[in-house]
Amino acid sequence: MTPAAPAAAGRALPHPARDEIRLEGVLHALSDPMRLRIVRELAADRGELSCSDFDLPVTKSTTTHHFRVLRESGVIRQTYRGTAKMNGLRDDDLDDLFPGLLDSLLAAAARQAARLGR
Amino acid sequence: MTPAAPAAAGRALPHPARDEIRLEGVLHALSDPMRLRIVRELAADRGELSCSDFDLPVTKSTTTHHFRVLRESGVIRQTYRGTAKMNGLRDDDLDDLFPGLLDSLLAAAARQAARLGR
DNA sequence: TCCATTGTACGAGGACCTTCGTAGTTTGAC
DNA sequence: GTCAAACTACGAAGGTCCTCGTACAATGGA
Repeated sequence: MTPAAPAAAGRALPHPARDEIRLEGVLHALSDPMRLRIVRELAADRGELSCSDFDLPVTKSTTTHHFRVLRESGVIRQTYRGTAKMNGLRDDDLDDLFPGLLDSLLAAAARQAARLGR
Repeated sequence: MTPAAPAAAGRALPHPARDEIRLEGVLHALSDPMRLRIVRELAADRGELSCSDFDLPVTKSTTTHHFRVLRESGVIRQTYRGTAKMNGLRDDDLDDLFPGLLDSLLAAAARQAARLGR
């Protein structure tokens, strides 16, 4: 009880509309090593992963923070499924706004990971 | 007189070697609107521009700061020519490290500039 | 109902970033 | 030698960012 406000199906999460996604915001989101790593795993696993599927060297609080930055910049989409929160790349929106950019970024990240020792 | 250290032809500026350029650093450098603008003009004018060729809405101090961030991240190359400091994209190094990335980024920036009112 | 799982909110610490003003350095021209 | 032009160095103010710890909320199952 005490739905307080929206309720409906589960909890709602604020996502920017496609038109509101800014290149600068996307670049800033991906300029952090932890977030770039998250996005790479998300692209590799090609589908939805829960936050706890990631084994990041930071606390849960920090993990939540990074996922929120990625969501608010328009890089990922988050939805609740039970107690879990599923994450997926917004590749459809990004490809529409900036064709080829996401692929170039992922390729660049993969190349750098291969060049350095993973 | 009193060359103190290197001297040689004019003043030397510290640039990262190609192998030292990091994707995260490049993305961070380009995530600032002022710097993205500088890089776009540099790519459009296809050649070397002096710092004073830009008409940025910030002071000279701030302009110097942004050019340094771009240089230290490996995005541009800076050389002195008389009292002027010439700036050029390091597209050769960037294309070698991350093939196609710079073009994708410039295309994305152009697309966003066209979508919004310039 | 009780509980374990999953993730959030809030605040704090410390680092970094953007911007500015002022004073100084280097260069080329007169 | 003197001077203007172009840029730098330094320090400061104000903001943002990343990280954490602790306490809390929502869900699904025993």
